Amino acid sequence: MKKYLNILGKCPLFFGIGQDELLRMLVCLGAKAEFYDKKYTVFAEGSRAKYIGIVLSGSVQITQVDFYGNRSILSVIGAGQVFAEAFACAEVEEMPVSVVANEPSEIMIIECAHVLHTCENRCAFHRQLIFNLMKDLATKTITFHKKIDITSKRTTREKLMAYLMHEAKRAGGNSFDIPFDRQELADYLEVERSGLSAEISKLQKEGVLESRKKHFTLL
Amino acid sequence: MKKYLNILGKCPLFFGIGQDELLRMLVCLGAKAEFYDKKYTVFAEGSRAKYIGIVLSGSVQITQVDFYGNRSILSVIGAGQVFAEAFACAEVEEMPVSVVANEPSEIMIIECAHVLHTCENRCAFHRQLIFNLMKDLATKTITFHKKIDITSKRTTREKLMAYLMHEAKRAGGNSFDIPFDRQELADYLEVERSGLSAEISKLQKEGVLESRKKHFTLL
DNA sequence: GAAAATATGTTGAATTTTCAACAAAATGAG
DNA sequence: CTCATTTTGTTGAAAATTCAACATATTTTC
Repeated sequence: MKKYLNILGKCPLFFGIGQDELLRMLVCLGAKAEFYDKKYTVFAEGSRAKYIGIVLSGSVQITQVDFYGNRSILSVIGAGQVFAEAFACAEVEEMPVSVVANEPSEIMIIECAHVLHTCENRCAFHRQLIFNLMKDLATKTITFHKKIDITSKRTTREKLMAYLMHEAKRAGGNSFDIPFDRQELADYLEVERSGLSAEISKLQKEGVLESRKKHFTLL
Repeated sequence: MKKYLNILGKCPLFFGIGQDELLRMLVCLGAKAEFYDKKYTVFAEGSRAKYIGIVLSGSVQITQVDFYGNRSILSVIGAGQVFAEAFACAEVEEMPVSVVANEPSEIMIIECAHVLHTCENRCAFHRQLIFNLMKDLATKTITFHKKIDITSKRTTREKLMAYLMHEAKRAGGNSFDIPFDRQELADYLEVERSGLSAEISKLQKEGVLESRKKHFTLL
């Protein structure tokens, strides 16, 4: 587990917990690390929601597929971030979403019950862990506010621009990479891929932005 | 505060806490109750996010208004439910949404810091309170999954039907009331009011549903 | 490096939504 | 009860999206 200490130190779940303490804690929590190739499913829709996931390297997508086969991407979780914690904490029976590796990724899996209920060894920092989990859950809610802010726009152009503004703000500049290819961006914005491509072309001709694959620059 | 004990007993935030203990706790938390008339603002977008709200009677809407004045309704919070907890727990500077009374409502307001940090009197059930708050936050995240599941549909008809299915499931039957008038339902589904009215008419003519104001029956 | 597979861009037709304007119905005030 | 206000339903035109089909890049595989 030692090789993961660096990335875990950046994980909001372990904020304020020292490396030595963290190592002991991981044992106590029964943490396991697993490797997933691109497009492999980490948690499947419908499976029991008992585990919290942490991305050690790479990234995963949280996706939903409706009755007609339309995919909707709810969010992308990058290295150091936590996923599936809401379902585990809310104690829902089945996962309402799937978690799929976005690229070759290492994933740490922890049984949620181990986090919520203090173990017999009474880890000193358990209280901190629970506090961190709470802040993480609150932050997740706000992530969804962002997505709703974007997808509540009525046109493809408005959705795209709202999304790019958010990304620019996050990147701290007008030039940045997005974690989506065109189809995925369409599935995140809840629009048609072809219409999205057309809109990107139009915005480039208008001189509003430049885009080459996953790299965008707002002008 | 005694008159609120009944409804507070149903609030997920106070699950597992007895009435006597709850009364003491409310003092300790500095809880205040306030009355709001319909359409009055409980928390305004842009204000400091320090407080957790609990609906004692009536209901409130969580709304967002974009640059062009389009309102989007994120959720409706009914009696016994908690709101604004995510922003307070995530320690965001400004509220990204407004909270508006949906009808004449009594609201309890608690400073979030009082919940997160154990008070000097060391309330015995503080641990339970924090645990409850965590589960509440997790449940909120899932509420947003539901909304995204609905609004990710591409047509007004599909959005409406997805919404009504959810409501029927919640009501445990095919006949139920919704907490929205037509304009509000449109703002929740992220569609045009006129288009929504037309779609409801069409579905009635097709014999798929019956609707009179806020009451719907799926056939 | 060539072939195959995947991703992206382009287009026109069909569908759907939005917008604006107005009619009808329901609600509220006095 | 009546008038004023608000809500809901209806409609047609304009705008936008979806869909399907194909052209063009780009990436992957052998």
